[in-house]
Amino acid sequence: MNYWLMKSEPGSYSIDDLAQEKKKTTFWSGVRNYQARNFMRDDMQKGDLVLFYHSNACPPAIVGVAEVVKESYPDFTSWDEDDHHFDPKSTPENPRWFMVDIKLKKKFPEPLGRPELADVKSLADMELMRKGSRLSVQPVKKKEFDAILNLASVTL
DNA sequence: GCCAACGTTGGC
DNA sequence: GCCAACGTTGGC
Repeated sequence: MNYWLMKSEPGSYSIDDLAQEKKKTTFWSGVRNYQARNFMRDDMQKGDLVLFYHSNACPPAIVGVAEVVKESYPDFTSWDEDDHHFDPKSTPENPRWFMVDIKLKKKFPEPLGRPELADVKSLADMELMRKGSRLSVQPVKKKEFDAILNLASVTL
């Protein structure tokens, strides 16, 4: 079992949007970064747990936990000319971008704001907290994941 | 709105 | 293969 963090701007897709999906499940389309793609395509497994992070929010915050319910498959929005994330180099025959399905597991009672997280010693090495970190899909260590659940007063 | 950090592109 | 220019991310 692996742990991850995925970012989304709440203005474009928030945890409440996920909560309102049929079966609280969505496909994580639109990732156009190779490192993030590789994590999804090569390493994410069904049952893995994902921290849901609101970037560009006030404050930015971890807001809940989701679960990988379908392993990677081609991101079909990449060959849709009308899609914002259209990539002419990606085709159904030779897909360049991949996605997974995630299902909401738990929305935190209160968001864990970034300023609060910055004070937590056990999270000091977390990729998320690194200055300039832009990875939108990133691995999380188990001890970091556990610490965050504790901070959120949540059990799964 | 500002700007630092980053990833990608393309000329050479 | 190098690296400058550029566009984007994302905290503040």
